[in-house]
Amino acid sequence: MGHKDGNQIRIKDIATKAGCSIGTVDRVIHNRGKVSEPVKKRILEIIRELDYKPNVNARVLASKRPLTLGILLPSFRKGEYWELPNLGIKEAIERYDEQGYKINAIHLTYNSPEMFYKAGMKLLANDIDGIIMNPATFKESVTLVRSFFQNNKPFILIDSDINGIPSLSFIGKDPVQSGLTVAKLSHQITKHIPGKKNIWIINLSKRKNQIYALLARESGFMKYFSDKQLQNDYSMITFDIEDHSSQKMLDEHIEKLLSQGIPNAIYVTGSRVYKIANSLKKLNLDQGPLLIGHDLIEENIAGVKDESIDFLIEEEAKRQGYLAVETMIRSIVYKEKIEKKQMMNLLIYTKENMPSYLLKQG
Amino acid sequence: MGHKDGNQIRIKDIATKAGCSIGTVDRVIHNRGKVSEPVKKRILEIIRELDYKPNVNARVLASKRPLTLGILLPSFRKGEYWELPNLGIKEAIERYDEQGYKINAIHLTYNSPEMFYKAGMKLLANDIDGIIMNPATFKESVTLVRSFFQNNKPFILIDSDINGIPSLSFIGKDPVQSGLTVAKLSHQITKHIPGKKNIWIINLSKRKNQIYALLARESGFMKYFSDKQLQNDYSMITFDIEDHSSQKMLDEHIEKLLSQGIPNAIYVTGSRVYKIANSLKKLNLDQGPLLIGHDLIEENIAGVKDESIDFLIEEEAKRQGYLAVETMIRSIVYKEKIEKKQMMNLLIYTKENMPSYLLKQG
DNA sequence: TTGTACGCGTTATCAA
DNA sequence: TTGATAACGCGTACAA
Repeated sequence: MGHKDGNQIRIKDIATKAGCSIGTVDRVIHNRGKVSEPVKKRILEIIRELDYKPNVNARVLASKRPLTLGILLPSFRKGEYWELPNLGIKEAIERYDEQGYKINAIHLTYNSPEMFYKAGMKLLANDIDGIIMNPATFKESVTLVRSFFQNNKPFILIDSDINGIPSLSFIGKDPVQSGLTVAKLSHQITKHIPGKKNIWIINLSKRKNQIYALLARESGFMKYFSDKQLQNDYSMITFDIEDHSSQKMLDEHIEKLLSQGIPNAIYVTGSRVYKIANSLKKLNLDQGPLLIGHDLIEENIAGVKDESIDFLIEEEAKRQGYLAVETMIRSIVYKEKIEKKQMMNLLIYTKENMPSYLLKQG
Repeated sequence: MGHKDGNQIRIKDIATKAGCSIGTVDRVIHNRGKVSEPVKKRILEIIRELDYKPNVNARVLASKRPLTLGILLPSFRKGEYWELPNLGIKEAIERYDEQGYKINAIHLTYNSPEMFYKAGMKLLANDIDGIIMNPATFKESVTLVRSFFQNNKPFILIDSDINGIPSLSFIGKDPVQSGLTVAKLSHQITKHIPGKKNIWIINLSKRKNQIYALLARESGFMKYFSDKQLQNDYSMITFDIEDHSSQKMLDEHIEKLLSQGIPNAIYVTGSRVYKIANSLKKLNLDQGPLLIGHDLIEENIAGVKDESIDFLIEEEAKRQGYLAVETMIRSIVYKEKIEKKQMMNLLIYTKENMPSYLLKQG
């Protein structure tokens, strides 16, 4: 007796057991105060004891208050990496919207640490339930996050983590593992080439040293070869190309590098392998060195399609965004306990296993 | 006016517009009859016109009728392939259960075409809303499905499709694409070996010719090499090993085959690469030929972990089961239109990109 | 500080 | 063949 069958514990059941009304129970669940300490304690105890799980359907149905999320991500143009997490966020919001959740999102973007910090503070000024963000730099992130914390705003870090920051959850990748995987492929594919093998690592980035993921991929890559003691069979050279804005200049740059000799494999650590593929095409070397890069952006997919890029690694960029929204809802609405780290899978794509809906786009 | 803001169209709005009560609207939505033709027509029209989308939360909250699913899959032991789709089904049911859906599942398994047919008919005898099944053989599937059709029971095919069968949806893989992908890896990794390369294709199956997926993978594999006109560089041999129940006998069998010469690569088309890996280990050949197989079953994962297996391909076996349940609910409860084919991604796993939660199990 | 009562959109029962 | 109405579990305004 007590509550009805189907062993659904309801607020009413808690109220009965606690000898109070559902109004009081509701107040402690949403801690809106106005409940005497002993009663509050007792109710919380009963909730734990009965393992009360709110009925999400009833909750969403009755609730009128919209959920407001702050989104703080790097700015991007169409076809660039950050379009993917954004797409995932959009899809999640649409999906939950269809489910009857009212979700507002305040999107802000940044392209410098200063903008990042300012935008973060601006989010705080709005009445926001939680924040989904990619941390720009260590220093700014730490100070910003301190404000979030003081204002009791939960935040999720996506794509890259900052150690020791008390986020609700980190949703992202392990770039060292990425590097290891690319190394495995590179090694397997080149190992039967006679003599000493040459591999290039190319970083196309204006500020490689500020982007942890690129460094970590590179070090994962190197780690593989040193762990396997392949130093005598392989020689690696790293090229940091800061200015890749003009394809023509890049072509010339690559051509000059190649005049010293053609490597057996090239690993591009950023998301812009397609630029290197283009340069190689112009030199009729697209069937030459093994070319491996990252991320399912449109131009890379096209490169895989025409086989100017051999392999692409991706860490479910879109799903990161989707999960971030879902995690926020799970935490705020469902009050679920959230895993501190949600690591994405590391997917290997080549022409043959590229999903057809991606190939057809091109 | 008319309906309230937030442009949520409610049954009430339809009723107002049609000049009838919500009871009548409800009857046409669930076509329980007892509505005069002209009224029904008018209501359906308004529903289309207003693009009415039922509020899922209210629906689940108010609904008392449980959803009963029939599950008809091959029998399996722990650690075998079919454990994975089953796991997905279980997870989906649990998850929807938490969401307040009441779901009953009647699980039946088969290990022969006759049992398959009988179990299918048995499902029909129960009061079932829909069926999730893997078709055993063409003949039995066709006759069984005819009964499903006549009794107006929707069914979903998972893992393998049967052409021309009017299923609600097919959820599964493209085995030809699998074969192509394995071929790509095999080719890339062996292409620099001097001279003519030897590749073995091993089918560990009692009835290979009845299992379309195995044949299709093999033909996809061959297709890659013939499309690229690599016949002069590669020679392939296929071995069908029907009896692999005893590892010891298999070891001897493999040893005998190897006495003729060691291949450069071995592709095992079923889900039991680990058995071949074990045989190779005993001959101290686990670092020998490239070994590629399918599916994330426990013993295969262990093989990848100790590098006796180089690559595993998998087609999201678990997700197939999950999606099947989800699709049933989308169709029956949400009345959504369902895609006729839902193709899984084709994932490539090697030691370096194996998710840590899988590696830790071993 | 506490309790009551209405509304959310749908299902389903019962009376007309 | 119809329409009115009580649930479903929760949020919340308002009365006590």
